[in-house]
Amino acid sequence: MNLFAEIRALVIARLEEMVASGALPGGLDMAAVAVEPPRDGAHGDMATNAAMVLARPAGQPPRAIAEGLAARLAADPRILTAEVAGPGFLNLRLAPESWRGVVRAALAEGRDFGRSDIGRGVRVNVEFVSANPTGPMHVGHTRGAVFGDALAALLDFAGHAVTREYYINDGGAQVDVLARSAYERYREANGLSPEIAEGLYPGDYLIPVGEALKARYGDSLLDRPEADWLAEVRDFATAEMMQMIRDDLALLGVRMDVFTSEKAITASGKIEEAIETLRGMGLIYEGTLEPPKGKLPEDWEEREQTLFRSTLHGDDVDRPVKKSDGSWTYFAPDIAYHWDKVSRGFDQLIDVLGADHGGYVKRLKAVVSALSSGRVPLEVKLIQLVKLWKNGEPFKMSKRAGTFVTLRDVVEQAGPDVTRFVMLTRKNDAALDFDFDKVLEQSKDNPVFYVQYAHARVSSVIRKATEAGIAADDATLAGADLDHLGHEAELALARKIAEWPRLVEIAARGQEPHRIAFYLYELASDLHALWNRGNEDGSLRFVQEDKGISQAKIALARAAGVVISAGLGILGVTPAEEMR
RNA sequence: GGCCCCGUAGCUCAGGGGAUAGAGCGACCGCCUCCUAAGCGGUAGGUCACAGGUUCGAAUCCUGUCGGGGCCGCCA
Repeated sequence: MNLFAEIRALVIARLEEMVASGALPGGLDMAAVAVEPPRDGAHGDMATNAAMVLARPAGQPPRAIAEGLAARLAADPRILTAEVAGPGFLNLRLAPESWRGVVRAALAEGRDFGRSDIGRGVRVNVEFVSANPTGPMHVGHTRGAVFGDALAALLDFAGHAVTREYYINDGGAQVDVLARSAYERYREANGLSPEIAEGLYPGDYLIPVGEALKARYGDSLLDRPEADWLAEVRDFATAEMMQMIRDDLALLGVRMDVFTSEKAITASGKIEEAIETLRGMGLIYEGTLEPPKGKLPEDWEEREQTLFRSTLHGDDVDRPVKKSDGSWTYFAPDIAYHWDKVSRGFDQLIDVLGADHGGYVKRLKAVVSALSSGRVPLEVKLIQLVKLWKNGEPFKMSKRAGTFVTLRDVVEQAGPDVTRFVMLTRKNDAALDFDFDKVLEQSKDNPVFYVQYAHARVSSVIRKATEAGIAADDATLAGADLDHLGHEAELALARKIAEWPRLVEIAARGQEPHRIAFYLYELASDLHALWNRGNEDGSLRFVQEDKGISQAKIALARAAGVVISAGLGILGVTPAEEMR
C-alpha cells in the first residue's frame, strides 16, 4: 500500500479524463508528473507538479491546467482540498481517512508494509566484501560488507531477485605470499625461528595456522624445497583464512548466498573462453600502450602485450590482459569472473569495491558491456574510507607489526547493530568518521540509540496497555476503530509512516541504503514528538482510560514501530524492545 | 597530465530540477505529580566554493575555475 502511488494514479487518471474531454491535447507524456510531500507541510499533504510539467507540451498556462485538475480531484473522497499555488503547484490535502488507511495497512502487512515490486523480479547479483583470503577483515571491508548487505536487502525489499556473492581472490600471487608466510609460522611451530622476509605477511593471526599445519603435517614439510609444499600450504592457509573471514561476516550478521573462487574459475578454462569470446568480437589484439601521463614509472619501456580494446566500450585506454611474458594480468580472471556472472543469467550486476579501485571501474564496465552485448548493466559502488576516532583523536593502527584495526576489533567494541547503523549513515561515496565514543553514547546525538529508543517506547506502550488489561496484539490493533485518531500531531506521524513505501522505492532506485537510516531517524523523531505531546496534553497519550481509544492510539504507535522494525531489518539492525 | 569522489549553518552532515534550503551537535530560552526527560518545544545561525550556460524554474543538470581526497604500465 503506497498512498503516494495511489494519489499519483488518481492524478494521472484525472489528467487522462481531461484529455478525453478535450480540456488537454492528446499524446501528453505523463512520466514527469510527480506526487510528492511538499517541502513545507503548511502547503498541504501532497503536491503535484503536473500542471507545470504539462504546460509547455499542452500549450496552456500552468495555472489553467492546475485549476481544471483541482476541480476534478476535489470530487474524490480521498481529497479534502486541492489548491493551486505558486507557479502552478497543486497542493492536496487528504481526508484523515487516508492516513488511517495507512495505519491499517501497516498493521495488516506488518514488516512487509512498504515492500515494492519496482524490481519486477530482476535478477541482481551483488558482489561485495571479496576481501583477499590473506588475513582478517579490516575496517574498510567492514563498511563494504555492511553496505553490500544492506543494499542487497533493500533491493530484495523492492522486488528484485538478489544474489549476494563473495569473490574469493585465491588465484593470484598474494596467496603464494600467504603460503610462504604460513610456512614460516609452521617452522616456528616446529621450534625454528621464523624468517618473515620483507613482503611476507607478518601478522600474528598466522601463528595458529602454522600450528595447524604442524598438527597436520608434523615435521614432514621442513627442509623441503618450496615447490614441494607451496600448493598444499597455500590451499590449507587459504581455507583457514576463508574460515576466519566467514566467522567475521557472521559476527557482523552478513550472509552470502554464493562464494565464487578465482582459482576454480581459472581452472575451468573460463579465462581462455572469455578472452576468445572477446577476440571473436575483435576486441583483443597484440599491441603496446602509451606510457602513463604524469610521473613516469622509472623503468618504463614499451613492450608488446595482449590488450583488450576497452576504449570501444567507454574506457580511456585499452587494458592489458596478458603481461609481456605471456602470463595473465590480474584483470584476466576478473574478465572471466564477470563473464561467469553474465552467463549465469543475471540481469544486473553490482560490484561493491573499495574507493582505491576507482581506476578499475571503466574497464570492468567495458568488459561486462562487451560480454553481454550491452544487455547487462554493471554498477560499481565505491566505498570511501572509514576514519576511526577515539578519545577525540584519530585512532591509529596498532603499531604491532602486521596488525591493524580489524572488523572484529570494531564489532567487539561497538556491537554489530551500532557498527551497521553508523556505517549506513553516510552515502557510500563519502568518507565516514567512525567515532567509538560517540557511537556508544546513549543520547539523541547517536542516531542508532535514538531510533532504537523510539522502537523501545512503542514496545513499552504495548506492555503498559497489556498490563492495564487492554489487548494490544497486532491482530486486535489492526481491527481498532481508527476514527479515534484525528489530532494534528497524530496525523503527522501517520503522514511520515505513509512516506515509507515511497522512500523504499527512492532508496532502491538510487541504490542508497543510507536513505533508510535517515528516514528512520525522522520517523523516530516524529514518534518522540508525539510522545512528548502526551506529557503536555493527556489526551494525546497512547494509553487511555477508554479501551477503544487506547487501541486506536496504540495502533498508530505500533504502525510506526512496524516501519522502524522493517527499516532496521533492511539495515540488518535488531530493533530494541527496551533500553537497558 | 588524465580519470573518479567531495565542497551546503561555527562543527558533523541530509536534500541532488520546483515554493521561504533542512536535521543533529554546539549557544541561548523553556517543558517531568503524568505511557522511559536516554526525550520534547522554541530562538539564533546560510553568497548551497566561484564563474558562465541550459530551463518557466538550478543547491540540484552542463562547461570551466579554485580547494580537499583517491586512483593512474605487465600490484593484487
